[in-house]
Amino acid sequence: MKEQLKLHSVFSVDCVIFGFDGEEIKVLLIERGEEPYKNYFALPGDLVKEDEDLETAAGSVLQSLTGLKDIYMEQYYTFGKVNRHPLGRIITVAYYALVNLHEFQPKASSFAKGIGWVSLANIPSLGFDHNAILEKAIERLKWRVTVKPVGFELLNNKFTLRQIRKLYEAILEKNLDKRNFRRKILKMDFLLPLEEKQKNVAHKAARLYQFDYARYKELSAKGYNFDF
Amino acid sequence: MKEQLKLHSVFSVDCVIFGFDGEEIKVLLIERGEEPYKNYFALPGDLVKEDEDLETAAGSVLQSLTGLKDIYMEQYYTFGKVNRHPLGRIITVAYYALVNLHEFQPKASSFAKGIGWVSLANIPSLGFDHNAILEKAIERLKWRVTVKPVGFELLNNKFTLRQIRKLYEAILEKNLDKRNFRRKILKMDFLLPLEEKQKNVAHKAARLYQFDYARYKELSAKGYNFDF
DNA sequence: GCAAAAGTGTTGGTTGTACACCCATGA
DNA sequence: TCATGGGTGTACAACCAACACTTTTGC
Repeated sequence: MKEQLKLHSVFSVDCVIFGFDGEEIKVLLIERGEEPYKNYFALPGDLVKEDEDLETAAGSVLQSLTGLKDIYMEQYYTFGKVNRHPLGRIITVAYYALVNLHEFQPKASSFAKGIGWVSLANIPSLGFDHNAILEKAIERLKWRVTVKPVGFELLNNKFTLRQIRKLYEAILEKNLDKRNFRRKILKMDFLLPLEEKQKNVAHKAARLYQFDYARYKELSAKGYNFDF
Repeated sequence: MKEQLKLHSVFSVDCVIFGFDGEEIKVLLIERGEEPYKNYFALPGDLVKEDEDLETAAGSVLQSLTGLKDIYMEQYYTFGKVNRHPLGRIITVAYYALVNLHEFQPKASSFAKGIGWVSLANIPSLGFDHNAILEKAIERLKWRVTVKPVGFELLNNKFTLRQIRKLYEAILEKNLDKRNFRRKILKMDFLLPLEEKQKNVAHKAARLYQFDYARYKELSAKGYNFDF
């Protein structure tokens, strides 16, 4: 067994990376290849270097696993119980990120022997206090989508109204009325309707939309409400 | 001049302590007695000891200045820019607290040569990145009161409807219609009307109310909305 | 032709907002 | 008697929630 490494007063970042497969919200978990919590699933994370900002550290974790840059990320809480980490006093600053899971193939990095998407319904017992960290991320995401239309980060660039409704239903864990949802989200006026339609679907093809960032910026400058 | 002390990878807590004097929201600031930022105003804070939880550390800071225990506190963000602290890499976990400023006399502690309540309209340039830390606390408090009736922590045990309306007006920075406010907050059904009335006021004495914690707990178990 | 999802309006209830006057009290 | 805030109700507008049928497409 490896010699116990005793660390002092250091800090790490952990990342909850959310993706959406069209039906469910999933989280990117790694399977740990080393002690402590060897063979456990855990959230990806890393120690923060002396000369590295927290956001940068969180961004690197994300990039090493997904290859993605410039992703929506939000710091949401810091976990610092004295004994949360078996190797010493390590507080961890937690971020969550929203990514389009069809855009890349996750790659395990150094400390992980495996990596994969796990749906929120099937989260196992994770290493460290990561179950609590994940719980809080979910809670925060639920609130966030009612305040800011961040969900689009989880979808393709072009999407149907059904896809975004399914996404909101997955995040908020409740069903939303089709007609009311359409009316409401279109009234918000930041969806750009395209001429393009779905192809090769076994039903009437739905119109595609794009998120209009410029328009959104204008609108949100003077406040907005995104409840569903 | 004092020898520069170089610290490595440590963390601190900073506390934004809000009080309400009946008209304005105020913050408890200390005047620093030592370098760095000697003679600047700053938020009270302290390094976190190896064997101390973050909440405990924040609680001690609060207690050393106010003598109060069991106060409403909420962790809201962690600030970790590489160069935010001139003595080394110190990330700081920020908490805000809500206290009744008539309940105690603030006392300066070791690192402070002065202490006092400063209204939000008159915040000077603070040491470190404390202006940003304070800004974010205000933002968070504004949101918090629309989600949970925490404002009562800032008032006396018994209060009038006017007092609580003034408080909400101060936090949200907008005027609230007297009749609508009354109707709405009474409908929420967690205010206990007392027989007691104000005394020695040069106008019709207002009825006093108490916050009914037990009732609130019942109600919030099944969700609630506190917009104004 | 069938299964699957797209697209489309109306109604009733609830909630929000704006607004003005008389009352009690102490100075 | 005056100044200050306490206490009260209504009408209109906006928003929310519930609900069903026809259309298009691929198989």
